[in-house]
Amino acid sequence: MASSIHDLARHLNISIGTVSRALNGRADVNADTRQRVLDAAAKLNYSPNQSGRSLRRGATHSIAFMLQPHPGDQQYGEPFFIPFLTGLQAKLAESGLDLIVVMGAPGDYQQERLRRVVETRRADAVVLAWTRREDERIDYLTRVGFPFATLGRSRSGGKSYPSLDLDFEKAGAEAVDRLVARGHRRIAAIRPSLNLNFGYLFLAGYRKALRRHGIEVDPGLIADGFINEAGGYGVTPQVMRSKDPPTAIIFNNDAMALGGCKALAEMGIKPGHDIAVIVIVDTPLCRYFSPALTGFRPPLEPMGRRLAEMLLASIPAFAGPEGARIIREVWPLELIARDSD
Amino acid sequence: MASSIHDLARHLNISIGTVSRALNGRADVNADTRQRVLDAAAKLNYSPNQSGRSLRRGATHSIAFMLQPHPGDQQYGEPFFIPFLTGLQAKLAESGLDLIVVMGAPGDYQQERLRRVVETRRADAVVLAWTRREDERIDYLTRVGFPFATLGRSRSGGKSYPSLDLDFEKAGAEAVDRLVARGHRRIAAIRPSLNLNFGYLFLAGYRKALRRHGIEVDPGLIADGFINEAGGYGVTPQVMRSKDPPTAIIFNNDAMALGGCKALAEMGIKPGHDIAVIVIVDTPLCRYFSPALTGFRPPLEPMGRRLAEMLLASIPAFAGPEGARIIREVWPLELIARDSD
DNA sequence: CGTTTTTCCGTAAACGTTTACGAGAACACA
DNA sequence: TGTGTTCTCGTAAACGTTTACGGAAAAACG
Repeated sequence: MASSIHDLARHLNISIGTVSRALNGRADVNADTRQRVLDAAAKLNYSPNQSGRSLRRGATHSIAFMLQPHPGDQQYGEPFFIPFLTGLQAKLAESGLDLIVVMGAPGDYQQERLRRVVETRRADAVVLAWTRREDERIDYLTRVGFPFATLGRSRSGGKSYPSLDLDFEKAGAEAVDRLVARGHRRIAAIRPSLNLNFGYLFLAGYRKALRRHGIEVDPGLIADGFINEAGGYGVTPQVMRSKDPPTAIIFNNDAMALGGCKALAEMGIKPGHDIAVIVIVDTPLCRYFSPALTGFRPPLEPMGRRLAEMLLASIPAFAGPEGARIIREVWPLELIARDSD
Repeated sequence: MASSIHDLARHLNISIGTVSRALNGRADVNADTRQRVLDAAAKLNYSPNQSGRSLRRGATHSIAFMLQPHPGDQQYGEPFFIPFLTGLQAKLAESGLDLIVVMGAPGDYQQERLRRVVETRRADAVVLAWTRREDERIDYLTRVGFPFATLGRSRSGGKSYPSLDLDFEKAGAEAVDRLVARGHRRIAAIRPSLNLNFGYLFLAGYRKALRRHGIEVDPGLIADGFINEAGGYGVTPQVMRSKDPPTAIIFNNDAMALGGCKALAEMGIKPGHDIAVIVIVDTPLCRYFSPALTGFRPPLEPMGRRLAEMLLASIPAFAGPEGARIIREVWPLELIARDSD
């Protein structure tokens, strides 16, 4: 059924060594025989057995991305990742690498699955997302010396790995600036629980900007919830029930904003009219919601491509002649003004 | 760095054969030595090299799911799949199988990536989604005899593979019934372009129900668009500009409904008030939208688990003593009545 | 005690690659 | 003609497993 290198060799009456060399484009093979091998490979529909190749090479030539459903009800998570993965996969494919996405079980935060990928040597490197402020996955990977890169920063692991992040701190501050310029003084911030780093960064920017404007930070206007619709829905009434309610809310996430707007609607409060709403991470949902939500758009597909480059550059085996180097980048978020603030 | 079976053997002063047999739980190994091997494995942090194992066994013990971004602008696609994959992965893990998700490039409809997975023997079977009415992927897989299962039906490939689908036809009819019972006669249907089978099935149910109620099917009330927000946004005005506009719209998809509602809002038409809206595939988006959209909820996580079972049952190597059998199921969709109709 | 059976383990081949090594042939050069 | 170089290819080992086979030791049985 599946043709191997032996089949080719037998078919052409040459040795398997020569076939392999021809296929791999090595110099010490006659141009004529190489062509015959290539032709035969096409004819017999040969393609190399990954297991055999990986075993011999000691490398799988594939990169794993850990996709993690979050705990909470109804996990419809992360449309966010699709364009990122598209970019990642496109760039990896250019270097002949495969991208595989590994699903974790909800809740265990990937530790078990990550160990499995690393220990069974299923991939040569891994890409992590949803970085936390202190991230045990990063600790683990640095400890065992497994190559990886992260979408998002963390305090764990020092500067030993490539990372690409968005400037949530600046976005948080910019959102506050914008709202203050429009006359708001009571501004709420709603972010995901779990100590996801982007929630932390966002809040840092929010706080800093408020102080800069001479506005006291009111803990009653800051709330955490699950990073989904239910979370936003559940937590928004909390801040609205403050004795001096906010006139504006910044949501960290589109799903939380959707849930929050639902809660507001049920309280008879109209976003964009009775209250200003800004979303930090914009998605098509924000654009097509009514009112269209002002937000900061992440260039996800380019980010995927870039992180692939950065990861490859950090691995000696894949880095070009200039040698391995660790690159860390923080990209700006661009505000898309719409109708909700 | 990575310890192999040879390391264990050397460490314990026994042969690698015995180590392997002990690890794999074979009968012909002394209980005492087995325990010693297990202890040593834990101590040396041994875990088997996947490539070596796959090469020898001729099986990878992993299942691939093809995740495909659709063509169109901004691909944020498919929160839909996360809970499905969660269920799939959970069930596969129970049998010691790994789930890997393979990303395709947008546009090529997976053919290239699929071939790659199959030919390099990266997985023992594959799970397909977004089945089309005539599906070249299914033709290909049946032709080469590679095991697979599909989420969704297709006319391709006969009954040679397990499939699990939702009863979109019945849902389409039920939506029409419900709207007619509420006095509607002009009912539009908006579904994805591409010949995705669920769009076809939905429309079949819609047509049948209309006829049953003695309502003529008006082609001007049926429209296709990209299966995302932009698609719904673009196509909804078309049906509304009909000389006898609809009083109700059934959307095939939540993202299309979101875009459609945006278009309606811009025309000054309020869903749930001026026009009835029903969504066939419900997601949290529908629940938290204002007005909350009536829709049919798919039990995604159980579907993932079930399809895993069905796939395993169809593969001789994995099927139990009762032998391989092909199971095909169509599950009902449950209507969740909300405020939009 | 002799024979048979059982228990346990070592040996070695095999899975499909890649690659270091060496050798034969052709060629160049003196 | 002798020596050295270049081209091209075959041989065989290696990657980490699993497993068929056989054999030694122990146990069972008469």
